[in-house]
Amino acid sequence: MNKPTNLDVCEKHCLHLDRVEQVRGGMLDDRVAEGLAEIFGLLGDRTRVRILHALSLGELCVCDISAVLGTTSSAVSHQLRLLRTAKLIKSRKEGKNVFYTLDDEHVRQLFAQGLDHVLER
Amino acid sequence: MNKPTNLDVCEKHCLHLDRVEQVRGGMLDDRVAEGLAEIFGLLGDRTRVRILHALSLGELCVCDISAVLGTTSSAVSHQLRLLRTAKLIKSRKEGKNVFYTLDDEHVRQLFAQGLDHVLER
DNA sequence: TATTCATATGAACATGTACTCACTTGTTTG
DNA sequence: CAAACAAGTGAGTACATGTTCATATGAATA
Repeated sequence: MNKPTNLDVCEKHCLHLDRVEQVRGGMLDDRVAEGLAEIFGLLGDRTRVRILHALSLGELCVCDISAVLGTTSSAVSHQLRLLRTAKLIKSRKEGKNVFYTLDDEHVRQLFAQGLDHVLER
Repeated sequence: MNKPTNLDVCEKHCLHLDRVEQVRGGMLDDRVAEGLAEIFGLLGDRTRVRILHALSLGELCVCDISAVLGTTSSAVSHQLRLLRTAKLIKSRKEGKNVFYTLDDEHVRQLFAQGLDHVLER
């Protein structure tokens, strides 16, 4: 039936219907696209980038991280929660302190690749 | 002199002063951290992820992209501008149409690595 | 030339988000 | 037990950002 999908745009005038069909077939699953955006979004913040990089240099407690970054431990704690929820970091409790480490080899690689991009331009 | 930097937090009670010093020495340059956050932030949006993935499958004009995504060409155009400014994509004009392609091998790799992460979890 | 169309863009609006502040929790230590 | 402290959290706020809408621009076509 070719029931019109939600394409009020360029439905009749679009140039490459064949190409569009082909690309549409190869498109990412919506959940995957969402997941990608999520992980990249988490890396897309200056504070979180610095936290992750600091942790890539070694295990640190919240207090240490905030000292390294020069921000409040509250702000750091909020960001750590996001990273922890996304399983990018993991925590270890020791007395009053909670120590964080990277929990994802992918992230380390993404980080390295991102650095490549930034440094080579 | 050890002039106190802007550390109102944990200045006295922080556990691992040695570790903090060490990590602080290895920290990223601020511009680099900013650049990293910028590139990742650009990838951290569902619409842009889908645009980039569509372009990874082949050259497309604005109209085609909006058809594939099912969004307005205006919204797409706005996002394309961001990606173009960041040199992640490049454009080629042909008559009334403007065709876009990926302009960065790094991005292709980042994308693949991000996919790994999302799919393997 | 007038019209149609693809693309771009600015303003307005709505939503998301990162920080601060106040407070709580749980642990150590005096 | 009480005080001190590290860490977590909810509310509020300021700012960033993605979309829509209206419009502009520039090219093809009637």
